[in-house]
Amino acid sequence: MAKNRDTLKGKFTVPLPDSGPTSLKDLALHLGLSPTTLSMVLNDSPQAISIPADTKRRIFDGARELNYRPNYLARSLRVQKTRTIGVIVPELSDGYSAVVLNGVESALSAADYFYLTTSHLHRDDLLEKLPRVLMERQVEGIIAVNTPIRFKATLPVVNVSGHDEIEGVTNVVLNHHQAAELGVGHLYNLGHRRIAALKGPEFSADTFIRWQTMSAAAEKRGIPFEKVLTVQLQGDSPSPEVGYTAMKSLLARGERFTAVLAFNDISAIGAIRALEEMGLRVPSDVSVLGFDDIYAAAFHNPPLTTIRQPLFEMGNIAARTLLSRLKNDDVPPNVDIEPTIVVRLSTLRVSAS
Amino acid sequence: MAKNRDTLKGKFTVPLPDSGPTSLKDLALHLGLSPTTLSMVLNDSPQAISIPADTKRRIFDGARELNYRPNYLARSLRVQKTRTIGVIVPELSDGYSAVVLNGVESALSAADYFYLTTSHLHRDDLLEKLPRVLMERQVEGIIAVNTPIRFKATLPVVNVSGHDEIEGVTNVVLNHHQAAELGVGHLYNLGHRRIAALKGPEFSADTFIRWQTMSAAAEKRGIPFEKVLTVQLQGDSPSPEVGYTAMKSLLARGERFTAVLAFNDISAIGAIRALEEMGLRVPSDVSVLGFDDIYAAAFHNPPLTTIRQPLFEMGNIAARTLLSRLKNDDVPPNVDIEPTIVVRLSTLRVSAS
DNA sequence: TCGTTTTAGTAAATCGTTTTAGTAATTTTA
DNA sequence: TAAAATTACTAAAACGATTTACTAAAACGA
Repeated sequence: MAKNRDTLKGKFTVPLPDSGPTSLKDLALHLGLSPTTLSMVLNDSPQAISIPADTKRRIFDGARELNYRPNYLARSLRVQKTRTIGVIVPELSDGYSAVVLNGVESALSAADYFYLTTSHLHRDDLLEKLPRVLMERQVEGIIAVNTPIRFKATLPVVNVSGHDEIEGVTNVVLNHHQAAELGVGHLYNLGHRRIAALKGPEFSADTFIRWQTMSAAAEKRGIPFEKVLTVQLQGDSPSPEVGYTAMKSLLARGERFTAVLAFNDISAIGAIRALEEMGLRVPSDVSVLGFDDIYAAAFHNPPLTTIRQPLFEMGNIAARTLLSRLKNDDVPPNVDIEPTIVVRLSTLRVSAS
Repeated sequence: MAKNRDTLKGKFTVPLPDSGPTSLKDLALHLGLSPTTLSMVLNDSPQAISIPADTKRRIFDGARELNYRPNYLARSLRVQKTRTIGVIVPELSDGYSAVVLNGVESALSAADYFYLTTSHLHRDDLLEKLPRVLMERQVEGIIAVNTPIRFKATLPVVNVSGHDEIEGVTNVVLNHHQAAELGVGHLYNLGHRRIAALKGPEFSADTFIRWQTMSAAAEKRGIPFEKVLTVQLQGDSPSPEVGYTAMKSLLARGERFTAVLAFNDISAIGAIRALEEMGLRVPSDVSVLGFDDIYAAAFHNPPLTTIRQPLFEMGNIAARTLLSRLKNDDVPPNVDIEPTIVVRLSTLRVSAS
C-alpha cells in the first residue's frame, strides 16, 4: 500500500525496497519522469529517439537499481501476445514425448517463447478440455504430440505424428511408407518369412498408419502378416511390460516364427524378455526389430536393430513450424520426416536349418 | 474493431460471431447488463445473492451461447494470482526429470495449476536467468529438480534432490544414508570386497552426498573405495554412453574388482556394455548395482539390481508441498523420501574362487 | 406513512503495462 | 523574425477482467 514513504528530512520520496516488486509507476515516480517515457526507453521504441542519452542512462540505471521487472501479465494483456504456446502429450514419461518435448523446448527457448505442458492420458474428457483451457490461457499456438485433434483449430496447431488432414493443423509426420520398406525389407533380406508383429495400442496415433504400411510392405514381398502371428499391445503403461505381456500371449499360441516386428523399442525390449524366458535366444533363434531408436535401444542386450525416428528433430521442427506460422500466418504443407534403419545385433540372417 | 454490427432492420445489436473471442463487455452488451453483474454471477461471488435466479440463468445461457471464456491475463492481473508455477530441470530427456515432472503435473493439474518447464542444461547463465524470467512471468512458486539454487527465493521454492539448506527453499530429498546402507550393504553381504565405483558427474546435485554416504558405508564395513577403482562420469548426455566410456577407462587400468556401484541405472547399463566387451560377464564375473530404478532397469539384460528412488512420488510430493506453501505461507521442514533396494539379476554372490 | 432494509443492479477504480495523441519549449528554416 | 520542425517529454486511453462503492426502486416495519 504505502509503496512510497516520505522521509521527513530528505528531499526525495524513496520507494521502500521491500514492499513488493517495483512497478513502472514506482520507477517513474522515483526518477521524476512519466511511465510513458520509461516504457518508450526501456522498450527502445521508435519514439525514444527524441530522448537524450543521459536521460536514457538515468532510466536504465534506475531500473537496475530498483530491480525493475516488467509485469508479464500487464504487458501481455496490452500487446495481446503471450509468447507462450501450449503442448499436449499423451504422457510425459514414455520416453517418446520427453525427447520430442526436448526438441520443442530447444526451438522455443531460442525464440524466447515458453510453453505449458499438459497430458491427456488418453482420456476423452481431457482431450476436449485441455485445448480449451490452453486457449483460455491465451497460448498463441498449440503443439500436439501423438494426440488426436478433437477441437476446432482456431489458432495455429502443429501435430507431431498426426495423420489426419485437419483444417488449420500442420502435421509433422514420419514417412511411414519408407519406414515400413526399411523395416520389412531388412527382415526379408535376412531371409525371414514368418514374421510376428506387435501391433500398436488402439489409442496410439501411429498405430493405424504403421500397421497399414508395414502390412503393405509385407504383402508386396509375398509374406503377408498372419493373424495368428499378430498381437496388439494393451494398456498405456510406458513400461516394457506391455510388450512382454503381448509376446507372452503370442508365444502361448505355439506358432513358429523367426522374427518379430515390434511397434516400438519399449515393446521390443519387453518382447525380448518374454522370448528368452521361453528359451528362445535373440537374435539366433528370433530376430527382433524395434522402432524409434530411444536411448536405451543402443545399449540394450542385445543392442536393438530399429527404425530410427528423429524425435528431437521432430519436436524441434514442429516448434519452428509453429513459430513461423505465428509470424506469417499462412499454413505450410505437412512436413515429412525421413526414417533410417539402425542395424545392431537384435536381427540376424535366418539360419539355413 | 467493429465487434458489434448494427443490423439495419433488426432491433438488436448482435455481436459478430467471428470477430475474435467474446469479452465480458461483449456479453454484457448482448444481455443488456453490466460487466459487474456478469462477473459477480459467473464467479458466484457473495454479492451475487441479490441477483434473481432467472437473471443468473440468462447470464449463464448467454455465456454458453456466445462461448464466453474469461481472459486469463486480465483476470490474473487483477487478482494477482496466476495459478502457474515454474519448473526448472537440467534436461528433459534424461529419463529422470521426465518421471519427476510427471508426478509434478499430476499434482498440479488436480489443483488446476499449470506449469512452465525450463531446462538449464547445466549452463551457468541459464541457472541465473531462468528463475528471473519465470518470476517475470509471475509464477507463484518454483520447483527445481536436481538443480542448484543460485537465486534468492523471494517466492516459495521446492527443490527435488536439493541438499543445501537455503532460506525459503524446501528440499524433497532421498534418504541417502539409507540408500548407501542398502546399496553397499547388499554388495557387502554378497561377499564383494573390491568394489569399483562410478561417481556422478561434477555438476549433478546428487553427486556429492551420494558419494559421501556411499564412501562412509563402505568404510564402515572396512572396504573403503579405492581411488584406482573409482572413476567419475564425464559429460551431460542422457545416454548410457557416459557410463560406457567411464567403465572403459576404468578397465584400462587393469585392476581387479568383483562389483560395480554405478551412479545411476543409465550409467550402469553403459558400464555393463563395457564389461561385456571386455569379456566379463554380468553378474557371474562382475556384479553391477544401479540407482534410480528407471523403467528400463527391470527389462535390461540382465535385469538391474538397483536402489529405487520413487521419482514420480518425489515430483508429486514436491508439487503438493509447494501448493500447500502457497496456501499457508509457512515453510514446512524438508521432506525425506525413503529408498528401497530392488534386487534383480545384475548382482550375485561372489564366487568362492 | 415515513424510515429502514432488501433487492437488483451500475459506475468507476484498479491491476501494470503500452500506445496514441498531445504539448510546451527550443531550434531550424525561409 | 515568424512559421515550421524538432526535442523532450506527458496525459489519458486501452487491454479485460474484478472489486469497491454507490443508487434507485421495492418491500418491510412500526
